[in-house]
Amino acid sequence: MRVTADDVAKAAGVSRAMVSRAFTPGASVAVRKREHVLRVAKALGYRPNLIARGLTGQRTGLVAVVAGEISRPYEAWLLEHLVRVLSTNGYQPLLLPAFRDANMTEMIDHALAYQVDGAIVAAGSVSRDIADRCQASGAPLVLIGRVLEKNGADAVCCDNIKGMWQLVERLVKQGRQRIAWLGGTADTFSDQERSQGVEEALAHYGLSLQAQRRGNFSLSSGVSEGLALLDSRLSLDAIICANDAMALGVVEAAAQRGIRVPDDVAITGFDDVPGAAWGRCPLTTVRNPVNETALEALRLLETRVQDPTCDNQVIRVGVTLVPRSSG
Amino acid sequence: MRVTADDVAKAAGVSRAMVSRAFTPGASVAVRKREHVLRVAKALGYRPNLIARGLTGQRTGLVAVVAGEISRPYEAWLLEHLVRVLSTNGYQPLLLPAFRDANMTEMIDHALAYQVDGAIVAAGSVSRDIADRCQASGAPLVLIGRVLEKNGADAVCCDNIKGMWQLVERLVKQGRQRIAWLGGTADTFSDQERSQGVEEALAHYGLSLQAQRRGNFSLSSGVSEGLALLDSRLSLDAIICANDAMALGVVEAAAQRGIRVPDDVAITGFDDVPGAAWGRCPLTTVRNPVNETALEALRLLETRVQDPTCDNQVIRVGVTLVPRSSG
DNA sequence: TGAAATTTTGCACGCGCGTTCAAAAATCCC
DNA sequence: GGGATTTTTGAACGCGCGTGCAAAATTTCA
Repeated sequence: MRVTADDVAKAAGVSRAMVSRAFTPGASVAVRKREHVLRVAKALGYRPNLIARGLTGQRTGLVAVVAGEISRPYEAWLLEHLVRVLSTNGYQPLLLPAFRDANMTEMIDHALAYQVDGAIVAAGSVSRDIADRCQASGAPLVLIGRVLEKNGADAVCCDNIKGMWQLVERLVKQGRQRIAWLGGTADTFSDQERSQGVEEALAHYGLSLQAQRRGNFSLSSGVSEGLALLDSRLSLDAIICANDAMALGVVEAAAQRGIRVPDDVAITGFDDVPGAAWGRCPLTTVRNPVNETALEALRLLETRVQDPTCDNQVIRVGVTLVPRSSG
Repeated sequence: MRVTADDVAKAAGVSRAMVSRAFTPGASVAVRKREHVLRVAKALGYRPNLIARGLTGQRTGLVAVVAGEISRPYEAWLLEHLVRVLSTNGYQPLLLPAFRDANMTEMIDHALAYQVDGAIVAAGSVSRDIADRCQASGAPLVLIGRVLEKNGADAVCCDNIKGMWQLVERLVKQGRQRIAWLGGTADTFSDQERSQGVEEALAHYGLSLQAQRRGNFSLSSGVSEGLALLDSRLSLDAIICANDAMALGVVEAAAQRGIRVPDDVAITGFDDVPGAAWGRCPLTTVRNPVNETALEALRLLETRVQDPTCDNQVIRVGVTLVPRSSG
């Protein structure tokens, strides 16, 4: 049924080793013979069995990708870039969904059992355990959007703090002073750094937050928390949100209350996901360079494959302010 | 470095075959001995190498998943369910992104070389070629959201036509008569069936489309095409869109023109993606049951693995009208 | 207690491939 | 043209695992 290198060898009248060599770029094979073998192989529909190849060799070409809730815009956007970068560089992404109630330990072990060349983890939580397991099994690990305490793993992460400084600077220069913060899920690195950035920047301008609330990075939580903020009697003139989805929710909340954006209140997001520019009020936000992030993640992975003992690196990719009409 | 079954055997004082049996559920092994082996294995951090296992056995546990543009809400939503279903059933999804300019032929061949147990294709286009390649290599194939002409592959697809009938029925009963159609990318199966459903249903009520335009399933195309429809002097009272994203775009367009929804014009979507219920105007739409779709896709795959020669099946999953405030 | 029936175990093989090593073929130089 | 050197080739091995088969160990029954 399945055509193996032996079949090709027989059909081409050479030894099996010959076939293997014909498919190995650097191997020393007579040009004529290689062509002949490749022709026969193609005619028979032969392709080297990557599973068998992975058994002997050091590489399988498989990379585990741990993604958060894919149906969220940012995760999907990042995943798209990650998968594309891996794919076009000859890797095959093994997708592990980090959904709620998922047994991540079991899942990562399962992936590791496939002898993945490495793992890229883009899910906010449960990273510590995963890091340990990867390290124990010797699989290179790269974290995205999160750096581990005491430098426990390679990571690439955007400059959350700088991004928030830029946002705050813009708002302050617009004369806004009564600013509120809408944070995301509490145990995430993004929430921590972004909120820290906001507070630092405000302090620098002699200001402080008028209110703080917390959503879960979803649009719907943006709506409900946004309503709560707007309904309070704080006469806010700006709401800084931890991500775009919540900012869009707050825009919606403002519309429901007849509050003008950005005249009455400015609303800002973070990430600049596709879709932040659309909708009723194009979002002023900070661009999170996911493509560069994906590229750097792969680079870190390959660096560590080459030298598993090198020091952990943390790459900070740059962000840019994207001023639009919401603030 | 890596701990193999031999290491465990040595440490446990048994033969390697013993170790293998201890990890094989159905095998006949003394209970005491199995426990002993498993204990030693755990202590050593041993897990069977799934690559090696896949080499001999008929199954690898790998399933290729071809997804369209992941950053679009519907694709992401479907992918999330697919991956979750596969994952929780012991399969490992190999994600192939069908981005523009991707060499799908090369990518699918590459995945096939990993001896995947099957492929699930959820990307609108380029399915014919993929189907041929899968069949040639004997890998079961399941299409989602598309059925091939002359029944060329197993497929699961929602009942587009019925969904559109329900939508049209609702609009007509509201007294709407000047109805326009905003279609999606031309060569997609969804666009064809949905547009067919609208026309059939309208004809049944003695009506016909007042206008037709075509976007590309994206929100931005919904905005631009929506503006075009609304700016025409057709005094439309309903716009039926081929998916939710475009419908949201049309809602936005209506807002820009100060046209009230649904009082002046009704706007409907399709899929009921998360997010269709949020935003300025919760969408009247048709629920596309992605979870059931994912489940059925896996079922078809497993059915075909068991009997590769059985007739191709096309599962039509049911849809339900979701009336909200947009129409 | 001894032989027969029944587990339980270990040996050996093969999955499809890359790769080492020595033999064979081709090339070279004088 | 013959011997030395280089290139090309093919047989054999191992990667880590599952499994068929026969030997060994255990249990059963009289």
